[in-house]
Amino acid sequence: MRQSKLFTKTRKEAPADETAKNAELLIRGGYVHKEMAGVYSYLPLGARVLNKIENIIREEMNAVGGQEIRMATLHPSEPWKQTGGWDNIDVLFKIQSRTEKEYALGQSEEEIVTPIAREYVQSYKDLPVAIYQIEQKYRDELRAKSGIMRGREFGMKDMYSFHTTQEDFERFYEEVKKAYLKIYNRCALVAKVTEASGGGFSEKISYEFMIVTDAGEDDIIYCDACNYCANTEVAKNKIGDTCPKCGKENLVGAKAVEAGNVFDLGQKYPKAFNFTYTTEDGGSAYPIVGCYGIGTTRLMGTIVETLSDERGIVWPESVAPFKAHLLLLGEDEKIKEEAEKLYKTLNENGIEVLFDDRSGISAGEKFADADLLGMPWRIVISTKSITAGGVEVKRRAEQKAEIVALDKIVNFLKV
RNA sequence: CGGGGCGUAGUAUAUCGGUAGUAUACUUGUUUUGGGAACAAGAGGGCCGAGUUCGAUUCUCGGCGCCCCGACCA
Repeated sequence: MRQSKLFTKTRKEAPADETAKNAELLIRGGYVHKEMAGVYSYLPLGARVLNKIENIIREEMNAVGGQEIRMATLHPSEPWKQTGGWDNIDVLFKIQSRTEKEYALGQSEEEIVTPIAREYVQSYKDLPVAIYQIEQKYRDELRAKSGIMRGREFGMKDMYSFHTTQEDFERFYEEVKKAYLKIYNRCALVAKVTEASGGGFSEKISYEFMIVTDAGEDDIIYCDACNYCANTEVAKNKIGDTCPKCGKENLVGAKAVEAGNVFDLGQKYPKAFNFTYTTEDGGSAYPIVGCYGIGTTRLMGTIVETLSDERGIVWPESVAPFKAHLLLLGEDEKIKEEAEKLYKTLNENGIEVLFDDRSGISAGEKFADADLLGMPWRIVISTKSITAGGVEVKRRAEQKAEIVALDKIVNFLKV
């Protein structure tokens, strides 16, 4: 992508109406555009990041056997009335058509997925099965806050699994927990698995995946020595206590963001929708249901919050809009030709590169943009670099740069 | 939803009961090019409604919107 053709531009000033770091940097970089409180549009660079995050999640969900679907987000009111959600879920957006017919906007989709599953799951032979989608969700939050971290419209992957036995559910539950940890790891984040309450959702305990950051709105308590971690909502111990799991060290507290959760829903929804299957001995039974969510946009915000520095965003390679940012400095025609050739070579070798080919822009501004936009690798081509023997290559996260010969750069970046 | 703050150009800000200024971004031209360049010219602005006033962007009331704290959070 040529920066001269890029739809968006960076800006020097942070917006006055945002204080969250993720919103400031993403807006300054032209990654997102704010529509209203808690609602953001994702622009070319932002959409690329989101697509990459979604693809990581997609790969891991497929790996545990999830099948991707796309459910409607505009919902009939009937299933919501059937489960009581229409009156009991206060974040449910309810809308009325001009003929006064009532609808709901999807905020989680048990009410939609259960009737669909009922249609296709008739026998124990059809189980277990897991289906998921990655779509926008809508929640009528009283107060949207923290930029893209807590909005009224946001991206979320939601998976639902159906099982014949509690044991089989628990087996799958564990697999998904592992897949989730892989997803965070691939996004350069470290998540702690915490016990939390199921909210109104489930009477059983649920697990949340917490990422420690001051931008988070949850308080957790965890052990430095083992993997014990709990939400203070349900924690039975306090900061400074001994760890109930390993008995060592002192428990510490931290702010964290909930980057995912898994719930044991039991048979609540199958019962509400009279969803039974035929068992091996010819009887009938309700399946056991699990649900598993990860906020994709929140994950993007968390990456910005945890990895950025004072100059801008620092994307991990796995989700960066481009792997490299190629900066052409100066107006020398020979250098320009070399830069064009290099841009072509990088593209031909499958290296995603944003090419700052803008003329009349000072070197300082290009450097500042590169720092703000945060591609993992910065490649500078200029009279100075060519004289030194090639291009100057620097990681966004590091200070030191090195000169790499033009014919070595592809291999250099590939490893 | 309770409390607090704030709405002026694309963005960020200033001043003022009487012509709304600056920076940046934008357009044109010349120069410039390794850490947010220089000069010149150009274009662009008071959230909405009511009230007070000779006159309101400014004061008052109402609405709408945005941010923060709290509460809430499938």
